[in-house]
Amino acid sequence: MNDMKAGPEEEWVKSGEVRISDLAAELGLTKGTVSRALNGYEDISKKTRKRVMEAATKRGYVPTTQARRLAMGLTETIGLVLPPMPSQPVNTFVSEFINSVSAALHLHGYDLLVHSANSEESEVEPYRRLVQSRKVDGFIIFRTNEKDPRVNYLLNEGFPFVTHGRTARMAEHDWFDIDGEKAFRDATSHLIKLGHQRIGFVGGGKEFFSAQLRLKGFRAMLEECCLEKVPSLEQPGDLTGQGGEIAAQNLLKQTRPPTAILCANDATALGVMKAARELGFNIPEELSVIGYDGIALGTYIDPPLTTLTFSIEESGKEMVNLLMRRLKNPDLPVISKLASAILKLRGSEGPPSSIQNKNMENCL
Amino acid sequence: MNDMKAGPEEEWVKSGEVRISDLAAELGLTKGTVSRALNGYEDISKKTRKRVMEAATKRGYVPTTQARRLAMGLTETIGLVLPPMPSQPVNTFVSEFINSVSAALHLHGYDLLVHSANSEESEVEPYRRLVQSRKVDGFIIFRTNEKDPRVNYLLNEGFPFVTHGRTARMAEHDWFDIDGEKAFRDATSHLIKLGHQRIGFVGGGKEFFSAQLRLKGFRAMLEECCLEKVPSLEQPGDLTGQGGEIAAQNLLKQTRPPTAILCANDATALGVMKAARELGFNIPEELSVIGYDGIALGTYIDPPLTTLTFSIEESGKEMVNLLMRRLKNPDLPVISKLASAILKLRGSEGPPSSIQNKNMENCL
DNA sequence: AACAATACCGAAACCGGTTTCGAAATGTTT
DNA sequence: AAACATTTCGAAACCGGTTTCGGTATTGTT
Repeated sequence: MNDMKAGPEEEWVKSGEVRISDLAAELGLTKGTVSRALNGYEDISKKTRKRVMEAATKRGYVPTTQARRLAMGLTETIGLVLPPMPSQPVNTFVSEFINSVSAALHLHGYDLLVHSANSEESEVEPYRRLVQSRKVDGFIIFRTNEKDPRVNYLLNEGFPFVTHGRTARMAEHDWFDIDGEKAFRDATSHLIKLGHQRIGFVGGGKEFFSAQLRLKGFRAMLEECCLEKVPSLEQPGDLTGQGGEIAAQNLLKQTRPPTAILCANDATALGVMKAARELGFNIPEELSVIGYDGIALGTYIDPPLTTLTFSIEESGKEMVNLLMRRLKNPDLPVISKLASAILKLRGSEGPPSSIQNKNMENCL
Repeated sequence: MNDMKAGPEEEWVKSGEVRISDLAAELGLTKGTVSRALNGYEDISKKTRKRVMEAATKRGYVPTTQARRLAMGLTETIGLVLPPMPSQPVNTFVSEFINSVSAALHLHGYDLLVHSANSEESEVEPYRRLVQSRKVDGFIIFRTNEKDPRVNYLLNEGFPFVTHGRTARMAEHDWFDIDGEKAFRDATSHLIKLGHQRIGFVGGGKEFFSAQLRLKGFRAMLEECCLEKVPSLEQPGDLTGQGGEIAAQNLLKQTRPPTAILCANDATALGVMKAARELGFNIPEELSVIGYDGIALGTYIDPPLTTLTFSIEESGKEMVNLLMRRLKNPDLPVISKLASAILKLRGSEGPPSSIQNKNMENCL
């Protein structure tokens, strides 16, 4: 029945029943002394310390977290508020991110409190509640907007946080981000080298700063390669599959459709591919598609989706590092970390069917 | 700069700075009285209660959660331990599930503590830590195994929890589950009605109870329709895309390959579809594929994946209800809730190319 | 007007720890 | 051996709330 490994010398005791006062009484000490002995204070003799620690492990004493945290005036908890789930959550980013953040926090003795955002109330409301009730010491924020009310609120409040993604006020807070500009320069360059000259772009909403940066990288590389910027080839999107479908229709129904489409994320790319199929475009022969995110799912579609990918685990770890630094010393100057994405070729891109590189020579 | 909506009559005060003792002093009361006034005790006059509540809102008093919880002897927190992430997380279930659980818990004033499992240590270790340090009042467990060490530990400990999925000891604990058996009976029936007679099945590991139940439903419907059970058409899997690929190869390279394959989940189905494409099988003309999970991604592949789907939001809500009931009264008899999945036809299944229903008439 | 009953609030213990301060015990120096 | 240092621990305050208990002040009854 009891398949627990109980200690060899002791009968099984239900855990969590022994308090520090019990230990103290048993040892003939005060709880203050026991506490200091367990926490490595220097004013405890080696003999008593040993006695205390042995008794603690023998009795299976584990301090009650709530009490310790109240006494120490900190929560050792970090908050993460899930943005309202889009109706089509195609992305596994969230769960992987939570996983990595949680693991990294654990190394520092911190817990992760995950809160869901009620779409009916203001975006900052959950943050306000968590701050006011003092449930967390800091926040991990992701999917930032350029003008981000959450960032505004927390900055105003002087409350510690780190963002995944830059904001308009990035000079005032710690952040971690992927260099999406460089990533899209790389991807664009890759397509151009394959011979593409009419390259479409499906972005995210204007509010998503990171999506804007990806567009910037796309434009920069076009210019660098002397390709003209065609406004109609830049379509807005919303980072969802549906948005990708609509944008792709707008692109592919043009008289001179692009031979390649760069997408602000993989969900968008999947929508683009779907619309392309329905319009009779073969991928990659007649249309190259590249996404961004590196979702594992891209491997299982036909053709597998070429994408820009980065390590979510590293993201989580770095963000936690930034946040821990901030908590230890709130007055340190803000710092940031930029990681790079890599282009993962999987098959949804290739040379255009009819290579017309008349313009190429003009430039070099 | 300050774009917060401050109260109309008061200047902005940094939140979380006023304690109950401050309020008490300001009102000329003791903190005990203030506490009782705010918590609706009957032995407080309407006048003072009103006075207290007005002062509280005016000063923006919010009780410090840690202190309240310590005094009341509960954590108002539920733990959710993420199983070690498979290398290919194709599923958005986790993030949606976390979202719905968190939202449901919030309605009861509970928080969600998400912990990640370190794959190097025992599966129960995170649970043990959370129990011993008294960080949570109960657990939400998902992806159960038939013999589940987490369940064994918590049952032995007498610690409250609810599982998503049944276990060998399901009579001893509250659980919520999807009726996978019925779901797969439905799906199998659907395929048979379309004319399929050789139907393959790719399962999950033997340790996943739910996957076993799906197999059971598949077999039951075969028998009900007088179709012979062909052992070679039942392939083991591991609920990943890769497992699906391997299983599909085993199925499709047989001399008489199945005309339809039922998969224990969508990830598996994606792997099956990939392998089928590579082996030259057209879907759905030459091979029907049905998955289970209803991931949004299934919409964006070609053809869209027919799947069995259920409401993750409802799952989370129901599980939280079960858990709250248990916390309020630990001695209540165990209860369970079985929800049903529905077959979502999207296009990856159809009648077999060569219908040979000679056996059908024998049975009816 | 005297008494009992009730309404209302203060005092204090408590939750389970941490941390400061000072005193006792021990050790060292002259 | 006296004076001074140092080691080691107890006592008590504290973190910020909740809850029990008992004592006035007030009201209701005769």
